[in-house]
Amino acid sequence: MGSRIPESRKSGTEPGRPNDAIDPFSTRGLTFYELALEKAELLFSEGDEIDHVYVVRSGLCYRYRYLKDGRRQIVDLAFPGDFIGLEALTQDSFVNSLTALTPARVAAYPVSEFIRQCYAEPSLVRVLLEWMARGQSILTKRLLGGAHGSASQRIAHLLLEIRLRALFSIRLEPKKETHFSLLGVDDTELNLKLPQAIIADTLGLSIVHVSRTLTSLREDGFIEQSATGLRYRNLDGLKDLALWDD
Amino acid sequence: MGSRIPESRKSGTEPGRPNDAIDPFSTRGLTFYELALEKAELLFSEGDEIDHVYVVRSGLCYRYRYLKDGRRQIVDLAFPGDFIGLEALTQDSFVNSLTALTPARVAAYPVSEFIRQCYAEPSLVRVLLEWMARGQSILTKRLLGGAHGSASQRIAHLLLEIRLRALFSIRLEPKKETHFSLLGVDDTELNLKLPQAIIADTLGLSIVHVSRTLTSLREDGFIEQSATGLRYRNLDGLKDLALWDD
DNA sequence: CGTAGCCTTGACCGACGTCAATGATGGTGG
DNA sequence: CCACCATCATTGACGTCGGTCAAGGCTACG
Repeated sequence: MGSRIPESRKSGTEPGRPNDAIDPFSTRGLTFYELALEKAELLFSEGDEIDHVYVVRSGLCYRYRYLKDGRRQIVDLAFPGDFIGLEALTQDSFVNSLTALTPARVAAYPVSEFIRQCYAEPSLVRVLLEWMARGQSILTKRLLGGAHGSASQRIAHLLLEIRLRALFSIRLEPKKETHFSLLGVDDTELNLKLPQAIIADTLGLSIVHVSRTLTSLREDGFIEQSATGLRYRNLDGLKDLALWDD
Repeated sequence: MGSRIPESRKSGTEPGRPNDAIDPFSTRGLTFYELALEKAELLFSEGDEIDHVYVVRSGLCYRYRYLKDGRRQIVDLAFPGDFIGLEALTQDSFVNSLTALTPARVAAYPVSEFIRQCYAEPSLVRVLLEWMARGQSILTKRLLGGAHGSASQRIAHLLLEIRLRALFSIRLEPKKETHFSLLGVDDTELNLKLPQAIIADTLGLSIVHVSRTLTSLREDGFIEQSATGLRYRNLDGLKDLALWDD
C-alpha cells in the first residue's frame, strides 16, 4: 500500500495579520501569530501536546496518522480557511499529525486563551459550531461517496471534493492577482500537483493502482494531467462516475 | 451488495421525563416530548424538513442514505445518549434517514426553541460542542480503523466499536435491573442480534461476504453467536486483528 | 553523469462481489 | 398443530478488482 516515511522539523514565525474572510477568529481580538511552513514540513505530530490551534491561511496541508501495520492513513486535507485543532476542546494532545503538502502559511492561536474566549464570547462559538458542522459534513460525504465502490469512483470523488473545497476557499479569499490560486480561471484547472502517494493514502489504495486508475481516467477523457497540475475535462462525467451528489 | 428496501410510518408520543445522565438537554428547561418507535419504524427521511432534533433514550437506531446506484449506506448507529440532528445548525432539512433497529424511545426537541436556547445559554453550547467532538472522533476512528483493510478487520472493528459505544451508553445510564441493557454482566456479551444486512451496509460489504467472514471469525474463536446476540470470546485477539487503538 | 524521487507497466494471485440454490426461523392463518 | 410464507443466513462456483513484486522510465538536482 502507500508510503511509510515520516517527516520532521519546525520554522519561522511573524506577527499575524487579521483577515476576516479566511479566518474569522483573527478579527476578534485574539492574540495570534503566523507561521510559514515549507513543503513537507511537519507542524505537529500525533501525541504532541496541543499548545496552539491553527487556521490555514494559504497552501495545502494534510492530516494523517500511521496505523499499527505501518500504513499511513490520511484523514483529511486542510485548505485555506480550514480550522485545525478541534480536539483541543476535549483532549490535550493531537490525535493526528499535520504536514504541509505545499509551502503554506498558518495562523497560530495559543490554545488556552482561545478556549477561554470561545466560551466567553458567543459569536466565537457560533463560528466554531459552523466550522465543526462543515467538517462533519465533509467527513460524512467522504464516507458516503468515497469510501466504498471502485477505485475510479473513489478517485473521481476525491478529485471532485478537492475542487469543491478549492472553490470554497477561493470564495473566502477572492483572487487578487498577487495571490496564487488553487483553481484556474474557468474552475476546471487545478494548480496543484497531487502526488499519487497522497491519493493512495487518502483512499486506502496502492500507489500502483492509483497510477493505473489515473491513466484510465485520462484515457477516458475525464481528466488531463500536466507538469503543473490537473485539468477537469468532463465534470459531468466525473460526477456521474463518482455518484456525486450536490 | 446490501439490501435495497425502504421503510415507513410514524407513531405515539408521551410527555418527556428529564434524565440528566443520558440527555443533558432534558434538565435545562427546554420543552420536549418522548416518542416510542417500533422496530424498523422510520423517524425521518432524507430531505424532510428538520422540525425536531432528537436524543435517543433507549434502543438502537441507524442513520442511512440511499446512494444513486441503489446501495444503502449506513452512516452511523445511534445509541442511547446519542444526539440526532446536528445539521439543524446549518441546514433546514435532514441529510439522511433514521429508522429504529430495535424498539426505541427518543426525546424530541422542537428545533427553533432548541437553537435559540443554545445560543442564549452557554452551558448548552458546551454540551453540544462536546457531543460534536465525540461524533467527529467516532467518524475519524471509523475512517482510520475500519474503512480500509480486509473484511475481517473491518467487521472486527465494527464489533469493537459497537461494544465500546454500548459501554459508553451504559456508563450514562447504569443498569437498573428494570432496564434492558445492551451488554451482559461481564461486558463480553452483546444482547443485540445485528442483522448481517446492517453490517454489510455499514461497511460496504456484500451480505454474502459478511456471512462468510462472520463464520470464519466464529471458527477462529473470536466470537460466538446465539439466537439472542453475540459474545466476544477473544477481545485481545479481535483488537489485534482490527488494528484497534485505545 | 549519477542518484533519488516519482510514475508506469506487466505478471500473478488473493479477496470480495455476483448469481443461484438451499437452510433455518418465526409468524400467520386454517 | 401444521402448512405456508417471508425474512435472514449459509454455501458453492466463478469472475473481477485491486494488492504485491519486480523491472524500467522520467525529471530534477547535485
